[in-house]
Amino acid sequence: MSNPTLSSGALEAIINGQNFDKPVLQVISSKKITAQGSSADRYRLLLSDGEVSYSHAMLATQLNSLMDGELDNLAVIQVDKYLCNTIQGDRRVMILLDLHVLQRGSEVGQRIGNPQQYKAAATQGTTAEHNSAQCPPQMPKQEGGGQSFIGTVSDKQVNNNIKKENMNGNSKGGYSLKTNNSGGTPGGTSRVHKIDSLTPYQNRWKIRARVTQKSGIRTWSNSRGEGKLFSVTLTDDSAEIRATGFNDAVDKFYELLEVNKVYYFSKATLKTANKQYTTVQNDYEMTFNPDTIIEPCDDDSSLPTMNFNFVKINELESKAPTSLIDVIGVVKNCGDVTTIIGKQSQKEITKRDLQIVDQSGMSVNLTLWGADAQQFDGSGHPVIAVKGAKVSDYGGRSLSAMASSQIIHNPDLREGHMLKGWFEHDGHSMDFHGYKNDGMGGGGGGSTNWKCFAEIKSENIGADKPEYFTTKATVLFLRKENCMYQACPTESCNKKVVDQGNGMYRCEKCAREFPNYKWRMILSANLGDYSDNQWVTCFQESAEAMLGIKADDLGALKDSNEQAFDQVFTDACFKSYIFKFRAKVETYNDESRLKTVTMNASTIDFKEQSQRLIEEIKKLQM
DNA sequence: CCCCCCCC
Repeated sequence: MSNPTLSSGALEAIINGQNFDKPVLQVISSKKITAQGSSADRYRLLLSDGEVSYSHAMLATQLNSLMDGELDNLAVIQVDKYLCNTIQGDRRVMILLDLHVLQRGSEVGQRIGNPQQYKAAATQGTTAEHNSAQCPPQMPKQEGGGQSFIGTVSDKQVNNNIKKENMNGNSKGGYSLKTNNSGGTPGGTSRVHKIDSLTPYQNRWKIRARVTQKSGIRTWSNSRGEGKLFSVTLTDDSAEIRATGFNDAVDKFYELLEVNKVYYFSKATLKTANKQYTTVQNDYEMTFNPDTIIEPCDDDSSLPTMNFNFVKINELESKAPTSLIDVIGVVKNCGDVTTIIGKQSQKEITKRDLQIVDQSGMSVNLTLWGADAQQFDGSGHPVIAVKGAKVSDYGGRSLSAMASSQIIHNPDLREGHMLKGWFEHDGHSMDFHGYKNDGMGGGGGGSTNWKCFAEIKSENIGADKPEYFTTKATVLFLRKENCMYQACPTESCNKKVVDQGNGMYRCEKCAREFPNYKWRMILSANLGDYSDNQWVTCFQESAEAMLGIKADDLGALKDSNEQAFDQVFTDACFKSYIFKFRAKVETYNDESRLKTVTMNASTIDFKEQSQRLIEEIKKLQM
């Protein structure tokens, strides 16, 4: 009986990224790979097309049963579906997704032809280099700039790329690949949807997207359970979306998904995104579920890379504390790595403070933590871009890089090149205004948003985003009814407790009963400045400052000495403070009103205020 | 289903 004819030339074509429909190949040998931390075995095959042999071929796990006997050494197979994935920059791995055996090795009995080992050098100059970990991310092309700054992916990103081991023996986790379409083209030919078309109300879709951000694996444990998760940001030319994998999905997809690589995604769950936790611009986010299919795809350089929405340093004042933002700046000062002791954990924490500046003429402190702090190289005033930095009101405004933040050193972005050029020409010799007390000598103040009550009422302020403003105002009236409540004694929990009537107090949030509680305040106050009056809400710290008494002490008076309790409120009236407010239009039952919350009430430094007023008067004279 | 990044 004659042997089947092999598809000579097929392997070279496939390795070079070309499509070869249903190649007929011979399996010269196979090797079982010990998969650490993975339930599934993986098989690596030495394939031949009669001309060349190629050892970087893997059998998709769902075909493992073929190895029970049908797919023996020297078998001739027809590969009905495959794809070719690039690892380590230039190495191409062929993954056999679907195949059938044309003739068993025991019948073939010999090598067909005289295949020579495929020379890896022949892959140079192909599309393979798109995915190199050494390459900068494919940022939008620089326009018209003559200077060439090499963009460098942050260490975090590089680590994500090089975590993928080469395939010499113990590829961990492996690719979890499934076939879901009938096309013979790698990745399928069925219609690809755009990310901006995805909604939770749609069940059949498939996107092609670049992984532009990837978190580490994190574990959690709370009253609702425990587990592990990771998240990625997926980007195509229409939009970006965040996707999260929990527990099994971590095992299945974490290793597969590499930063800057392109994949097909389908059959994941879509839900409404909580924008509080991300700067990814999408109303929805994706959760990987047991049906989710992720297939590597040849890079498509038309897909954009990371999407930033940079906030200028002088605009940070308008951003709410704890919100996440994207920022880019020149590292003017790079602090040393220091350690502190965490309040809760009592563990040593590594940090590094950077002072970053931009063309706005302002500087802000940016704190890096842990490995980000240790690895950061601040020499030569690099540009740093951070996607998803947390805004803090410490020192006026400051920034903190989160574990989920993506930190990019000298990003190959237009904004980055412009900043670098600006700093070398002008910025290096400029004096920068810091947010107050930014601790790095940036100069003082100048960034306070002074506004009076009449202005915030008239200017349509807080309609779409909160307005932070400062005014000098006087306490006109305090509503003492229901101004305080019994709260959960847990340090980080301020939830109201329910008196069980037996000496115990139950916190629903913590799902626990406590023998004690702490007093928390929500004080409604009517304040007046020179222009108008305004009802505002004062929480714990500002209420304590205005009343001149700690909430727990006031709570004790409430139960023991009503007259003294009332006197606290009487005494607190007609005192003036410098108030910081957050004002936002909120709508209840079709009725909109400007909700104003006191962020801070501080005693007046009359010398400072007088100087400020003198400056204001001078401005009027000009 | 997470949503935590600490300190001054």
